[in-house]
Amino acid sequence: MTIELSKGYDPTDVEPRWYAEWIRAGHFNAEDTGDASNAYCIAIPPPNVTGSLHMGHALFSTIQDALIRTARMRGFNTLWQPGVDHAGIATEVVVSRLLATEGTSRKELGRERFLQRVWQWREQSGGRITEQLRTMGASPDWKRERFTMDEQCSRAVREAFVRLHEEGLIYRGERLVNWSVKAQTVISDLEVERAEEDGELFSFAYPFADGSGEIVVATTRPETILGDTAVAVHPDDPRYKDAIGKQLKCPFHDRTIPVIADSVLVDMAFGTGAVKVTPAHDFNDYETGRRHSLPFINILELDGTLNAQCAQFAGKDRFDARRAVKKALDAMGLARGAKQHRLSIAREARTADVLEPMLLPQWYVHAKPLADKALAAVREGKTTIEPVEWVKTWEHWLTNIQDWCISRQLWWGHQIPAWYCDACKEITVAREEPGRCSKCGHTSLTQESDVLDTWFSSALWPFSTLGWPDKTKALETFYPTSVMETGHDILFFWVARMMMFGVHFMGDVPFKRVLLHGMVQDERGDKMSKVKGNVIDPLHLIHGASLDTVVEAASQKGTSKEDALKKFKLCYPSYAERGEGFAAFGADAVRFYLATNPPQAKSIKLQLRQVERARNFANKLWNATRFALPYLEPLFADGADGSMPSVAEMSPADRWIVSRLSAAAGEVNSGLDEFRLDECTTAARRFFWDELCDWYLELTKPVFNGEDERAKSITRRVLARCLEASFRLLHPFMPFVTEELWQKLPASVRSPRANGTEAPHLCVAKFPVAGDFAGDLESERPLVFLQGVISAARNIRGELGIKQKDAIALRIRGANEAQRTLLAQYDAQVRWLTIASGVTVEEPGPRPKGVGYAVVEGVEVIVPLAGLIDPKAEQARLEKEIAKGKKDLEKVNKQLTNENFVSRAAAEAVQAAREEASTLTSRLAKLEAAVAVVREAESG
RNA sequence: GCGGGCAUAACUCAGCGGUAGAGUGCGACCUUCACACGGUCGAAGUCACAGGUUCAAAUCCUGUUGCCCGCACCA
Repeated sequence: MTIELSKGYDPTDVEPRWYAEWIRAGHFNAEDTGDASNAYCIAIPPPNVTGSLHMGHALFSTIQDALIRTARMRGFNTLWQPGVDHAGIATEVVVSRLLATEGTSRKELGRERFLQRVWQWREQSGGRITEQLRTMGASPDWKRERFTMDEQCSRAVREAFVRLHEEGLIYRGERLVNWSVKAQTVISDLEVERAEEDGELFSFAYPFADGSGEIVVATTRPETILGDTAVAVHPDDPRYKDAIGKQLKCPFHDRTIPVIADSVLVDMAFGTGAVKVTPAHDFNDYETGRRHSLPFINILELDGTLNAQCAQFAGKDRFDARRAVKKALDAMGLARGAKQHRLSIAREARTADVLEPMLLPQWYVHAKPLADKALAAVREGKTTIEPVEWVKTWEHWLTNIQDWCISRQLWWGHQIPAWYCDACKEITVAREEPGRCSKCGHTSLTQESDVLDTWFSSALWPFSTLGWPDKTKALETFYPTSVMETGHDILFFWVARMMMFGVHFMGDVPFKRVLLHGMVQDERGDKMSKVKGNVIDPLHLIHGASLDTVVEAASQKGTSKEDALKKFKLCYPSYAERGEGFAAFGADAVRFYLATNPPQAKSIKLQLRQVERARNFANKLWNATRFALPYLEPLFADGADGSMPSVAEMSPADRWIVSRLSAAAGEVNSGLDEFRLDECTTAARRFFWDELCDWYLELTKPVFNGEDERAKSITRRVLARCLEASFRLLHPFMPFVTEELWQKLPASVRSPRANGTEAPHLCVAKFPVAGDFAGDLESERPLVFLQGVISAARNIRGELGIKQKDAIALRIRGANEAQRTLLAQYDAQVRWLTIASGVTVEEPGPRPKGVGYAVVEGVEVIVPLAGLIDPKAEQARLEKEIAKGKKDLEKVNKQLTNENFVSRAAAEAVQAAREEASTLTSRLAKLEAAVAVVREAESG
C-alpha cells in the first residue's frame, strides 16, 4: 500500500483530529501511584476565568507543554494540573456589565441571587480559556481540572485561613488601604497600577491663627484640605524656624492645626518646603501622623463622596469637591496659583479607577514569618529560580515584605470564615458555621461579609488541587511539584505566595524549580494593549484571519478602522507592509515560533513573519515525508525489518546523518533540561532541514533510483529511522504535524514507549537521546569532504554564472586512496548535485586553462567549461579566495611568531594553529598558481 | 534615588576566553523527477565607546554613553 500525501500541509484538518484522539486514548491522564520517584508535575499557573487566550497564555502553554510532553515521552508519570482561578474583581465587573444590559444590577439582585448569576455565567462562558488551551495542543490531565471556587479548593481555603488565624498569623486591623470606588473594594499594594499622568499642583495659603502671616503649601488633591491635621516643615529650614509649633487656621472649619517639624516627610527643596498633612488619605502622611500622634480625619464615604465632616462640601463627589475647594479658596483670597505637574497616579487595573487611600478595617496575613521560610527555601537550594537574575528581586521583595491585605469587599469569592457575635461583638473563626459565639455563647452570629483575595486561593494551588488538607495519594505522588513555570511579572503574585503557603502548610517547597519567562510584545518591543492597538490574538494566527479581522482585534472596541490600521502598521511594520492578514499557520507553527525565542529573554518581540517561517517548517516535514513514503513501501510489509541498520552495514552518508541525528538529539535534550527551548528548536530545525533534507535526502535519490537492492534496503531503513526520530524530537514543540506524520510511517519503524511496550501514538513514544544513535565525529569526515567538493563545484557554477542547463565535466585531482573510493562510490550523487556530466578522478598534471578551480582539503576541484567561463570572473573569484586565505594565514602566523603564544598557550591550541598554517599555505600556493594560469590565458 | 538587564549583519536574536553564527530581509540564478510554504550561489559586522587583565577578549574586570524593566519617591 502506498500512502499519498497532499502537496502541502494543512494544519486545520490535522490538529483537531489528533487532539480528540489523544484524549480518547487517555494519554494525558496521570496516576496517583504513590511513587514520587517517577513522577513529574507542573501545576498550571491558573488563568483568570474571565480570560481568553492571549500571547502570554500561548507562550506559557507552549513552554509548559513542551516540558510536560517531554517528561511523558521520557516515561515519567506526568501530571500537568489544569484549572482556572475565580478572579474576584474581574468576574464581578464582567457579570455586572452583563446585568446592566439586562436592565438590572448587582445591588438589585442582592448577594445570593447575584452569586447564582455568577455561577450561571461560569457554567456558560467561564470555560473559554481551557477550550483555547486545547487548541494550542496543551496536554494537561483534564480529568483533574480544578477551579479555585470549587468545593475542594474552597475547603483548602477555609482550612488555611483558620490555621493561620489560630497561629496568630491572620489578624484584623485598621490601616490605610487602597480603596476603589468603582469596584467597591480594597485592593492590595501589588495590584495597584501606577503610571505618570499630567496633573496640576495647586498652591494655597494657610493663615496663622494669630494673624501673624501665612504658610503656603501645594497639593495635587485640594479636597484633602478637609482632612488636614498639620502642616509639616523641615526642622532645619530657616524659613520656618519660628513657625514650628504655631497654629494655623483651617479655611473651612472652625479648628486649627499645628505646624510640625518632620525631616522624613519634608524635602526642603520641593515647592515651598511646607507640606500639608492628611493622615487618613495619604500613605506618607499616615506615617507622619503616627510619628506625631496627629488626629486621623476621614473625609470620604465609600462611594467617593465627601462625608459629613466636610462642611459645605459634604455630599459632593471627590472630583467635584476638588474643583469646589479650589474655587472657594480662590474666593477667600487664599489661592496662590497652580502649575502643570507630572505625577504618578494609582489606579485599579480592571476599572482604571483612581484609587483612594482610606482608613478601613481589613483582614491581614502577617507575612514576615512566612516570607522568611520562603527566603530560606531558595537560599538552601530546595527551590531554584531560573534565570538566576531574579533571585535578587525575590530576596529584595521578600525581605521588605508588607503584611498582605487579604479581605475584599466583593461577593464573588471565598467568604471569610469569621463570625461576629451580635451580642458581644467577639469574632469566632471556624471551618464550618459555628452555632454559638466562642466567648459568650450567644447563638446570634453574623458572618463576615468580605471575601478573600483571589490570590489567597491561588497561593494554595500546588497542593489544594492535589487534595489538601486531606492526605492523598495524589499529594504523596506529585508534591513537591517539579516545576513552576510562569511570566516574571507574576513572581510576587503567585510564586512567592505559593512558596510561603507551601512551605508553611506542607512543610516542603511547592516546586523544585521556578522557571520565569519574558513578556510577548509587539514587533517594536511595546507591551501589547488594546489602547496601543497592537494586540494579536493567537487564535487568528492558528486559524487564519483577514487583515480586517486582525486589525479590529488589535484595538479597543470603537476604534475607527483607519485608526486601528494605522496603529497596527506602526507596531508591526515588517508584516503590515504586505497588507495581508494571516493564513491558517496552525498551532504547531505558533508553538514552534514561540519556542525559538530564548525563554529567559525579558521581552519577546513578536515577529509575525517568523510564525510563517515556522509554518513553512511544518510544511517541510510534510514534504520530506511525502518524498520518502513511496521508497519506504517494503517496510509496510508484514514482518518487515524496520530497525536501524548496524554501523557496519551503513554507507558513509548513512553514518554521517545518523551521527548528526545523535548530535541533534543531544542538543534538544540539553536544551530542554536547561530551559533553553531556543536551542532545541534550532538544533532540530538544523538537523531536519539543513542536514536531512538538504543533504541526506538528495544523496538517497540516486540510490533509490539505482539498481543496488541492498543499498536501497539499508538507505530506506536509515531514512525511515531518521524521520521517525525527528518526529519524536520535535513532538514537544509541534505535536500535531509530528503525530500525523509519525502515524503515516510503517509500524516497523515506529519506536515503542520508554518502557518498551508498544506506543499507539507518538505522544507516548520514547523520547530520543544522543546515545540512541551512533554518533562519532570521525565517521562524519568522509561526508564533510564530499560536501566540500560539491559545494566548491556549486560555488564555481554560481559565481561564474554557469547556466543550469549546462552540465559540467568535473575533474578531481590529488585525491588520496580513501577519497578516490568515496568519489567513486558517490559518483552519481556528485553528478546529480553539481549537474555534472561526469566526474573524472585524475593524477596531478599541468594546470589547465579556461577552468574553474578550487581546493578542498588539499584536493583540487576543476570545472572545465571552456567558452562558458568568463576568465575575468574566474580571476576575481580566485583572488577573493586568495585574499581571504591570506588574511587567515596572517592571523595564524601572527600567533605562531609570538613566542608567548607558543610557550604559554595550551598545546592543542598551538598544534591547531600550526596545522591551520600549513593547510592555508599549501592551499594558497595552489590558488595562486591557478590564478597565474588564468592571467596567462587572458593575456595570451 | 535603589536594584536588575541590554548594547553582535538592515531587522530579531544566539554565541560569553582560542580564526564572527542563525533566521528573516537583500542581490543573482533556477518552476529538473518532496516542497516556490522550495532549491543553489552570493553580498552584508573595526561584536556601543574608552581603559585594563591575558600569549589570546564579543566573550572576564573597571569606567563612559545610550536604551529597557522592577522597586521607592513625587506636597
